Amino acid sequence: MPSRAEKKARTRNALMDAVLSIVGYGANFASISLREVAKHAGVVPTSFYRHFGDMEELGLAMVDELGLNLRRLMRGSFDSERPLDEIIGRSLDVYHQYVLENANVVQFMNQSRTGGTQALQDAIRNELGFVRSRIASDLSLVLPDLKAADRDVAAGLIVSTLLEDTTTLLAIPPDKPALLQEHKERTKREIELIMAGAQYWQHSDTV
Amino acid sequence: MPSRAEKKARTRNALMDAVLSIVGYGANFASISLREVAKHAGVVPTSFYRHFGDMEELGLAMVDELGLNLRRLMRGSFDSERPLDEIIGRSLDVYHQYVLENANVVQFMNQSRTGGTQALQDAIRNELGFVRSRIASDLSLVLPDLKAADRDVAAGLIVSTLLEDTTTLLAIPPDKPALLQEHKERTKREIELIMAGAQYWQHSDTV
DNA sequence: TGTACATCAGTGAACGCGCGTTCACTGATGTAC
DNA sequence: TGTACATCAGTGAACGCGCGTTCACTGATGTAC
Repeated sequence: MPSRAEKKARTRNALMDAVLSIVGYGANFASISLREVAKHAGVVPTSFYRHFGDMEELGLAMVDELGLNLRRLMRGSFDSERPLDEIIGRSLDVYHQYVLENANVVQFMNQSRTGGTQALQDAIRNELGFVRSRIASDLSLVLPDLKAADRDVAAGLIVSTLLEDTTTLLAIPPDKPALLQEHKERTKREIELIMAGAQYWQHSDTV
Repeated sequence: MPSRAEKKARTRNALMDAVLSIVGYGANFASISLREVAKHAGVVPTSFYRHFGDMEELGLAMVDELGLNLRRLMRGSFDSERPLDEIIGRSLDVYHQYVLENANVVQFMNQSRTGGTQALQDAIRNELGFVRSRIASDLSLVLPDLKAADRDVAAGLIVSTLLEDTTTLLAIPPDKPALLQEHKERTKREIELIMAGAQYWQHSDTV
């Protein structure tokens, strides 16, 4: 039989999963009630307080989990010997797969990034800052002669583009694979345009 | 004395302004109540129904107004004879001024774009699609040899970048002009990178 | 190993409150003659 | 121009409901001896 600590952790996870499934039904985290979450988690509303002081604390815990996800996602490095085109394609495939498999948590992040409380927005901004700097450092492998500040600008653009495209991606009905394919190609073209600009800068700087 | 229709229009505007000021206090449109809006507008809750069937209808009306704003903003054309650098700088100045002067409506759009009901998200997406195609057609003046599909990709990137930067811009405390200046320069650099990529494509296509 | 006590995740009743929506109404504005 | 009637934006009372939060509690798990 599970220990008390294990059971507590399970309820905690059930509360977070409840938020995700409610978000999956189209709700906005900002307007989900504590009672609704407790009910979905199969627990009485008062139990909620054994885990979180309020909904915002739950949201922040979810951002922490998301951060772990993102770090895991970016742990593997790509083979910088391959052609750039292939590196982009593979990286986007990994990202798209992650988004589709974790649609609800991505949706939560995307909502709260602009519509959460200040603390929630700051926490998400912080995680995305990590992603950006990780991408910037990856860029040094493929564009070694680009100035660090310019790499950072390019990395910021890549993150912005992925975030915007994620919104579009989540809006595509699952039964329209053609739209999905079209969307993926468009995203790839966008990243290629950014990389083309960065390469152009690299050359004009080194000349 | 004002006519009945004028008075009605005034109340309608008061309701929309009420939403904007509540959003200005940091609230999310998705969690603002009908009663709260009526109270802020100085009207009894039942009066609300003389103007809108529910909060979503109010939100859609606000998106319509926003659309008019955006069209007005883009009405003036730029002088395509000036250097590209200057065109970008001027356009960004106009945009930044608009965002700062209409912070609340921009905040509303930014929240609802990812966190509103489906109808609200669709309406906003539609307005932004208009902006993108307008930018794409403007791009044909400065990059006449770029393929139409590529112009569209570049325009999409510009819109994404502006939207992301708007989120950041709205998060800058008004008493930190140095951060604001830094942000503006970063945005300019981002747009320049996109344009550099587009120019690069244009050349390699025409070669 | 067995017993006595402590911990604490989850329970269930209760509270006051703001919510969206209904209804019949009032009285100023608008219209017909 | 004056009168009689219609329209309709805004009112105020009322409703049932779900909300966040409090409180004293229960009983399984954990700990000390």
